[in-house]
Amino acid sequence: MPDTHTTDALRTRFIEQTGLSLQAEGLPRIAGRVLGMLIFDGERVAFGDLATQLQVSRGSISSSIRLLEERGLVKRTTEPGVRQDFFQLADNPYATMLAGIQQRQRSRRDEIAKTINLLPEESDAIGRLRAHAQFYASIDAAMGVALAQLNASEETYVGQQPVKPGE
Amino acid sequence: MPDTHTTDALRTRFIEQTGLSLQAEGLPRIAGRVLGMLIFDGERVAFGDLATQLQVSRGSISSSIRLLEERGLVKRTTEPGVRQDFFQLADNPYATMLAGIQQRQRSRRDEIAKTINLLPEESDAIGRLRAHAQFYASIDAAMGVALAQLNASEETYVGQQPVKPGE
DNA sequence: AAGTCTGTTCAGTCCTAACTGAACAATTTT
DNA sequence: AAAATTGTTCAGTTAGGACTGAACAGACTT
Repeated sequence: MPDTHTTDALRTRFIEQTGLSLQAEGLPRIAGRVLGMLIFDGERVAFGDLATQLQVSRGSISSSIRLLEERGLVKRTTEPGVRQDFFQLADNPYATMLAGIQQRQRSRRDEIAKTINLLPEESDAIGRLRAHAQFYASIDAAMGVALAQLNASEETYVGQQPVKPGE
Repeated sequence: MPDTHTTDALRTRFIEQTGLSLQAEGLPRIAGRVLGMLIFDGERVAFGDLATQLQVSRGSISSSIRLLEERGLVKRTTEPGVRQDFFQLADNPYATMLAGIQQRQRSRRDEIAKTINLLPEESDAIGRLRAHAQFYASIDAAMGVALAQLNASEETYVGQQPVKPGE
């Protein structure tokens, strides 16, 4: 097997790709890598392991985790008698992400709508701003569709569920 | 009228908001402001006016315009006997934007699918990566819906539907 | 031809968010 | 009690993209 196709190499690449991809969504790269690691590994991961395996400072892990928890993508668990915190994907992180995107588009649309309402009626910018708002409204609606679609396949694909064979 | 509600103040605010909003989409802020100005003003705008009104260097305008042209959001026009270039919104910039978003999600999904195919069949990461890919696939599909919706409203209303803030 | 006005390029600067790591409080271990 | 280990905080550094502005080539004006 070529050493770029070992599970470990694929895992590393996936984590790195996730970091870049989530960076484009406005999260720090390390937060994306944390998420990637949690997705790939599945089982809960210790705070210390995140820092050592991703080779970043504990401070970075702490702040990344905080962001991911705030967004509802990751949950923290503890265990009596064990000092480290553990982390794993939240229950349905993808629905949460979609809802977040939807919310941002909606806010932007409302912002534009507010501008439209304050403009003098005869302003010829109004038509163009309406088209602009319509753009965000259509993304908003589309996210609703995506959410529905995602929920439909939720029984098979929830964040933390064990994987069913076959499929 | 409060001076934050003059057309000019609203225009400036809109341009600035558009800059921030597009920045979140991965464009430089100035490119977003250029787009905002083109949306608001409607008629074509001269290269020099972009630089002076937005108070940025010609170099910045040049590179921002290049980005916006590459994305198919803006088109350049010239006029015989006039040395300056003029710019205006491309024909259906919003559909183009949606298609761009869709394309990015699709690429990411394909990337994940490739990883899945290279993993050993018994890897228990596969289920989770499938769920992850499904997330991007659902956005892809949703963008298709949004595109259809946008095209439909374009023919019927030509950007004339009323927009209200909130729900 | 000389001068003016274009838009583009690119080396350098600036900005700012990401990241580090030391200090810290809290808890557990020895 | 002392030492070790945990996660958080925050002042300082780093990295990298955004932006500037001088230099430039091309086209027009005089």
